Amino acid sequence: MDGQELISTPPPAAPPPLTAPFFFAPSTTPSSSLHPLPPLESQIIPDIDWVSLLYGQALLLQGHDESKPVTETASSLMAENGGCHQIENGNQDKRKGNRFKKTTRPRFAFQTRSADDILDDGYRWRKYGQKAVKNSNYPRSYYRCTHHTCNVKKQVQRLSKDSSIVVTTYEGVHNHPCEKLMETLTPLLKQMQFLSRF
DNA sequence: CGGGTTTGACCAGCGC
DNA sequence: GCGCTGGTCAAACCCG
Repeated sequence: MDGQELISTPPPAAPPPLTAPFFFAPSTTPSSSLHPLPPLESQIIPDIDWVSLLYGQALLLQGHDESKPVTETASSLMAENGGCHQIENGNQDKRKGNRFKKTTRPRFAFQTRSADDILDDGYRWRKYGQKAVKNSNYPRSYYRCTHHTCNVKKQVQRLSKDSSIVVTTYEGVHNHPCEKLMETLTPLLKQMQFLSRF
């Protein structure tokens, strides 16, 4: 996410927020500021759900209103920039037959201020379409996650009101880890945990 | 050559 | 029923 400023609503296609997202291993001695941590290797929990974790963090950092569904933000964002019906229900991508069949897939939208249309969220995306949308000077781009078993999609569009703002709408939840995120975070976490011992 | 992008065509939903 | 619109497909193309 280089040079991209998150200016509203939660980040991508992620599961519901955790109640207590936490970057560090909790102390076994609460009264002490120095955490007696086990060896580093055992602290890097291999099967941790980083996406959920980060998602929860983001919600906390942004003071997300728990009473409002994130999809509410998504619909308002899309509505003000060309419209997007059926924000709660995703579309089934079948060319014929049950295309547009209503299914319940979570959708999240957020804005970033960036010169780049593509928000580097750590996942790999393949563009499968681009359309000019009504009431917008900028086209909407359609992307699909390239992971075989993952059918998460996202739409990217610039705000016609403010061309520096990119609205990204995620549809669905990734069913695989974010490799790039893990690559980036693992050394960072090791370093942080190392420093927290002093 | 494989993977990603572009782009015109197609199709379904919706409003009138 | 018809036209408009958004979402997707898929062939052609591009690039490393």
